Amino acid sequence: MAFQTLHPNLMAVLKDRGVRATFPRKAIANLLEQKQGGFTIESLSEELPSVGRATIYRTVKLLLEEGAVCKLAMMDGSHVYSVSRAGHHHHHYVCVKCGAVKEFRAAAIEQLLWSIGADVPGRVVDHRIELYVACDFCPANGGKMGVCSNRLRHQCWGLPSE
Amino acid sequence: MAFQTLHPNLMAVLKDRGVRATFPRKAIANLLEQKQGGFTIESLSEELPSVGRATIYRTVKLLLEEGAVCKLAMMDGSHVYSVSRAGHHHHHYVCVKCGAVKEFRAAAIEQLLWSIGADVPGRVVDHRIELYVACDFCPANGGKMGVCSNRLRHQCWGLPSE
DNA sequence: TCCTATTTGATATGTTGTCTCACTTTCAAG
DNA sequence: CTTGAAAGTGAGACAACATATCAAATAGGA
Repeated sequence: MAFQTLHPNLMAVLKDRGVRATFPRKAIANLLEQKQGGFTIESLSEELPSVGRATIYRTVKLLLEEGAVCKLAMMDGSHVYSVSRAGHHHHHYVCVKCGAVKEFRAAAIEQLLWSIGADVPGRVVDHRIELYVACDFCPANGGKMGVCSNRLRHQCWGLPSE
Repeated sequence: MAFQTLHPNLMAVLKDRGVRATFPRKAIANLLEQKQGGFTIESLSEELPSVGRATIYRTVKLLLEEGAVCKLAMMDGSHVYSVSRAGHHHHHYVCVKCGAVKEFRAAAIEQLLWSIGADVPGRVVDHRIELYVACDFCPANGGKMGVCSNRLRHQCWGLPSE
């Protein structure tokens, strides 16, 4: 159900959009292509100190608009980004401890949402599904979900009231 | 599938939590009990100019912690709140034009998420599902989805790329 | 190489939410 | 009803995150 295969060429995505291949953009694209888990603007900025924050925001926004990266809302309202490795519609599960992100797809969910949408008084324009997980060994051993970067915001929640 | 029945007594919720029944809290609780759609901190602040912003944030946070209100992430990253009228687990659909919110529940979705969670390398601690809708007549006539308050952030998105 | 539109980074500004703290209010003991 | 300690409030400082501005630097075609 989960997949993490396709290795995108992010600079190509940017070029296709018609923007110039500048050094900062190449650096960001290269770095993101290596990333296995999620990342934040902050983590990018620390890994690329020579690139200005504004440029990082701008470039990530471009990639977001092109669908090459995804922006996830964490439970505390902060955001984690992830390079989109699936070419098609998908959702994410994200570790609330380390921010590691993986994609999943479940056609059954889409169908269900579609049928729910039919009952809604209006037109469904989008939806969001996120699973928040705690990969138990994450802080101790670097995580079971791919790269568990300590640069990502570390924050643990209590168990759900459910 | 959608429901909007139960009228909560928010002041009782706060009292049960052991906090004092102050004037600002009563004002906020009363106002929220009338609300049919969603609301923002900003809209509350405009409707209760005599109550300080900090108090509004604090009180909404209390109600959030008690599960009496829900906090939804909009597509642009802003937040809309809604009084929880269902006593049990539910999700929301929210109008991206006017911020009106309604609750829905679909046991089938929960079951699906549960089975997906079994495949996830870690423990699922929470999930989020949101449907973004555009109630077509919303800006023109006050909405089909309950109260369409102009005080709420007005922002329209293009159609999804999908 | 040269020229110009694009891009950049520093910084100002905006947005959203929390923190601080002197003052006010609640509420229960007396 | 008074009174006093604890809880709560509001103004504004502060913090985190994100965008806007603009002079200087760069890309890339002529």
